[in-house]
Formats: sequence, C-alpha cells, structure tokens
Amino acid sequence: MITTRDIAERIGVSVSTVGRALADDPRISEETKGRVRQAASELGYVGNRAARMMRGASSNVVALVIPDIRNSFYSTIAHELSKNMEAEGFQLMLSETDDDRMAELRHLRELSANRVAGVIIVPTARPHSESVKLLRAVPHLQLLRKHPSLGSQWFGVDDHEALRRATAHLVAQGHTRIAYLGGPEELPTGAERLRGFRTALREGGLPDDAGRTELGPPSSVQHGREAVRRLLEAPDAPSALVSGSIQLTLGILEELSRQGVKVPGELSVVGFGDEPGFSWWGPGLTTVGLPIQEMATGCALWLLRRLKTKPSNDGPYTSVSPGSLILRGSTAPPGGRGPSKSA
Amino acid sequence: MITTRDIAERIGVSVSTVGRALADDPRISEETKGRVRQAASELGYVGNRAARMMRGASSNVVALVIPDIRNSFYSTIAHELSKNMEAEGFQLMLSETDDDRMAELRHLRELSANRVAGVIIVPTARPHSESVKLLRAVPHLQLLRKHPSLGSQWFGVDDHEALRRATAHLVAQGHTRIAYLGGPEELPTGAERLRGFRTALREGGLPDDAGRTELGPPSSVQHGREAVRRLLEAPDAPSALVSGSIQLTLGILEELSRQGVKVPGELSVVGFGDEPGFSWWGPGLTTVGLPIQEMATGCALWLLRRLKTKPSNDGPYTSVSPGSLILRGSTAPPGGRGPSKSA
DNA sequence: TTGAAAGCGCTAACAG
DNA sequence: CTGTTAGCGCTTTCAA
Repeated sequence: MITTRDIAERIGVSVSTVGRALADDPRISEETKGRVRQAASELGYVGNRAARMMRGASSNVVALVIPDIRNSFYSTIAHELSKNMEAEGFQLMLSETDDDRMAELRHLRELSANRVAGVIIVPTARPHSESVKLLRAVPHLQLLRKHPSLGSQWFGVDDHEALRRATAHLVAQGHTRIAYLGGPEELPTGAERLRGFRTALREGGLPDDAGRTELGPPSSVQHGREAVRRLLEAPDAPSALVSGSIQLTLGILEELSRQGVKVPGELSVVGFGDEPGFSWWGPGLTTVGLPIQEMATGCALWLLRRLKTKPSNDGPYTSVSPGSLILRGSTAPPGGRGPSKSA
Repeated sequence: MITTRDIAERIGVSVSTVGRALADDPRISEETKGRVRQAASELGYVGNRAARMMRGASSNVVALVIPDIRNSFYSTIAHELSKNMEAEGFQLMLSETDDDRMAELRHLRELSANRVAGVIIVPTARPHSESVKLLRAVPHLQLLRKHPSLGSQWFGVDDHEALRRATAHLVAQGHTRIAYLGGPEELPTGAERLRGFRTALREGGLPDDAGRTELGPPSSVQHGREAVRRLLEAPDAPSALVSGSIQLTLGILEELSRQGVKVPGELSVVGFGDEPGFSWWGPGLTTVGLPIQEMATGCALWLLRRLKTKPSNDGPYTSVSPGSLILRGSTAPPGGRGPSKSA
C-alpha cells in the first residue's frame, strides 16, 4: 500500500508537505501541489482512513441495523438511506439481526469497534443491556419500533392510526367477526397496531370478542400461511381479516390463493404495505400504504444534520403520516358478493 | 472513549499487560486477566479497530457493490452474504451504484480508503479504469455480471441456458412470433440472455425475424411497462413474450393486468425470477426460477476462504445451475385458450 | 513555503 | 509473569 511517505520520497519533500498538499493547504505552492498530486495519482495513492481516524477524524460509516433486508420494507429504507448518505460522502453498513437480541448485540459490538459515525436501528423487542450502553456512545436513531431505553430519537409511522383506519373500513362495511393477524405485542409496533385494531372495533360499537387475533413472528411468511389456516378452520370463522405486517400479508395471500377462498365473497381482506403484486392479487388487495420513502429520507436527513453539528440536539421524536388506506377489490360487506368498488 | 491506557491506569499495570490480558495471552496470570477484564467491562471498553488496523490487522468489512438493493434479486444476495459473513465475524458494507459507473467509482474509492477486506461486485457495463485499478488491490469477486477487466473470479447463473430454455418452451408450443424484453447488450448478462433467446429460435427452426426484441434499462419497472405497450401496439404483435429481468417482468405484469390482456389466450408470457406474487398473477406466471440463494452462499464461502488463506488462489470461475423453468398457467399454444397445463 | 517531531491506540519485539 | 519501547500512517503543532 502506497503511503504519503512513498510520495514524499519520490518527489523529495517531507511527508507533512505531502499531507498539506493533498489537503489543499494554502501555504503550499501550487507547483508543489501539482507535483504531489501527480505522484499520488501515478502511484495510485489512497488515503488510509484508519490512520486519519486515529488523528481524530470521524468515520464516514453509518450503520443500518434491521431484522431482515429481504423484507421490502427494509430494503426500501436501505436504498433511500444509501442514496442520501452517499450524497454526503457516507457509506452504509448493513447489519441484520433477524430479530435476535444477541445478533443485535454482536453487531453493535462490531459497529462500536469500528467507531461508526452513526446508527439507525430497528431494535429488537428487548435489546440487551450492553446494546443499550453501546448505543449511548454513538449518535443513533430508532426507526419504526421505539424502545424507551434507546433514547427518544425516533422515526416511524402512526401504527395505531393505520390499523384503526384499516379496521374501521371493515367495520363500516358491516363486518362483525374480524380477525387481526400481526406481530407480537412485545414489539412496540405490534402493540400499537393491535391497539389500533381494537380501537376501531370499540369505536364501531363491536363487542370485544368480535375480534379474533393471531400474533406471531412478523417477518415470517410461513407463519402468515399457518395463521390463516387456523383462522379458517375455527368454528366461528371471521368474515374479514386485517394484516399488520408485510410478510404476514404475503403468507395470507398465498394461502388464500392456494385454498381458493373467494375474496371478498367469503372473506374480506385488508393487507399491510403495498408490494408489487398486491394490486393484481385476486380482485386487487385493499391495503394500508405506508410512507416508507418519506420516513427513510427524513431519517437520513436528521442523522446527517446531527453528524455535522457538534452539539447533540435532542428533539424528542418525529412521527410521519399514518399511511393511507388503498381501496381495491378485496373488501366488501359480509355475505355480499363482488368487490366493494363495483357496489 | 475508553482506551487500554485507561484500564491500565485504573488497575495499576502497563498498557501491554492490558493488551495481552484482553488477547488472552498465556503469559498473563489468570488473576491479572480477571482484573483487566473486570475493569474493561466496568469502563465499557471497546477495542479500537482503526488502531489495530494500523498495526497490520485487516478490516473485518466486506463490501457488496450492487445496482439497487430494492431489487429482490440483490436483497436476497445481501441477506445471504450477511448471514454467512456474520458467522465469521465480518460486517457487510452496502454500496449502491444505480448502474452508474461514476457512483461505482466513488464507492470503490471510499471502500479502498476504508481498506475493506474484500469486495463482491455486480459491475456496471463499463467500469471506470480507476475502478479497475482500485479493485486490483483488494480481494474481489464478480457476481452475475462478468467484466473481463475485473479478473476471472466470478459467480453467476447460466444466463444463456436460462433464456434458451424459457424460449424453447414457447417455441415447442408452436409460437412463431416471440418477443424478448431484456437488459442492454452491453451488460454481459443482457448479451447472454439475448443470445440464449436467439439460440432457442434458431434451434426451433424459426427465422431470425421471428423474434422481436426490446432492450433497455434492466432495473426499470417503468421501462417494462412501456416496452410492453410498444410491443402490443405494433402491427405484427407477438403471440408470446419472454422476459430477461425481474424488474422488467414486474412492469410487464402490471401493464398486462392494466390493459386486461388475456393470458395465455392472446399472449403467452414467461417471466424472469420467481418473486412472491408471480404465482398468483393471472393464471400463474410461468417463469425462470433462479438459484440466487445457492449462488450467494457459494460466493460468500469462496470469499471467506480467500480472506482466511494468505495465498491468492485464482481458480477461474464458478457458474451455477441454469435455473429451472417453473411451469404455471401463463403459457399455451398460440390461438389456444386456457393454461397449457390443462391441455 | 517547508521540515521535524509528536502522538492518536494498539501490538509485538525486546528486555527484565 | 510484566514493563519499556518502537512504530503503523496521518495531521498538526512548533521551528525554521
């Protein structure tokens, strides 16, 4: 590897002159700068960031800690962050936790050892206490999920409102046996979405047992399939179904297609997120559209600003729009037939 | 930030003793080790990798350079790599090029400055000469696309064979006007897939002008939609369509749904990749399934081995299986009606 | 306008 | 078993 010293020796100046020339220090003559740059380019010199960091420079790496990049929710976020970060000269480190707090901890340890400049994290349900400590030492931001121990900088969506709206739509159509399929309550998002579901039932004047809930791993397509199967086999099968996770929605759709369930004839369905394919599933999936992109961009801008200004500004948090209900053909009054939009 | 020196001072030993204790050097007494570890943990010490790197330690970061993480093709790869890398203590850096050679170059510069241990890259069509130089200095591996200037370490799929099979299936059903919609020829993958398409036509005894081709940006859903529109409006509209890109396939499906084109009645379609949703699109999409996961795992293992053994072993390349044609309902003999599988 | 030298945190050779 | 010392590549005083 070529160092400043190699350049210095080659053109017969000192390393400090080389360093200054490369930093475009005004005290160095244009002529010397030229020779230095020339030599640097010929030798293929690439500055060593590790050395710079030892002199106090900060890393240009921001880490994104998420459950699983295959979830398009997260890959959209990763893309948006990456784009914004790259524009400011930052690189993106990707750490997948698979919703395992130990994996999360392992990653955070590595990230601290690497002295990353910042961390954007979708925390696991109950982060390890060491994870909490590690995060305290680096500018960070929670995304989607919010755990109190990790500070109050948070970007997310209004989960409660999103599910409330989705469910209210079904209630308004006259459904009285509605099932909710979502993540576990120990996840803040899971709890909020479930709460939104129940709020809508209550507001619709439905008894508490109108709602049947199936909670489970939110990133498991497989679990979505199984949960649907259980719901449909139960004696008092619901006439409508709301989902509280993208992956579960994928499982739901697959299983309903496989079983040939008539939607919305036998069952009305509201999905979560708006994946490619949701619009062409069966009669078109009515679903909750989420402002992921806006959220990710906001998140990136906040962190970038935070990284560029010394003082630690601790605005409490920012929540973005509740998402919008996208009406397609998968919902209709119970017992009715054909998509609601043709009613 | 806590350093070894802080620990040393706290318990009254030298920094080297601390260093050795933390490295579990057999020369240090268990008792001292205990005290050092205790202090380290109390102070929340985290080793500084930048400093270690200056002492010759190598980075534990491997970079993945791809066009766009939103493409599920790449997010699957990222996930698979991440999983394998994490198991060996490596972190994954994510660099998106958007198929822009300048963005690619910018990323490679940053990656070299950070002295990443290795790079896995899906190169742009014609990488910048500086990119080539930069890559020469770091263990790297090409993925999917193969550019001669970037060495002969390559992992990919048999694109020629994949498209040949897909097209042959249509030819066998009696189609004589088949359209191919894929990436540009300047991309190695684009060229190979197109060649596979033409091979199948030729092998089927069809004249060269039996095939109509629409080439364009492979990651653009939008382009897929437009290309389909052009194909269908043309005077001699094809009776079958093959795709050579996941994103283009998404565009194709959206547009065909939107226009209400009867598949396979009016048009037979073979997609590329097997996304969630492809199975429930219309009559079910016949498509080319790709062994992405296997490829990514192979790729990870190869690089890990390469990083752990000093000698640079340059086996030429490994190509994995050609993918398999997944038969569903979207293909049928021309003029026939109903899915081919019901024939 | 340029050089010499110190030091960031860590490891490893060389003493004790 | 432990301490002293040097040096990785760079920036930054302090001198010239």
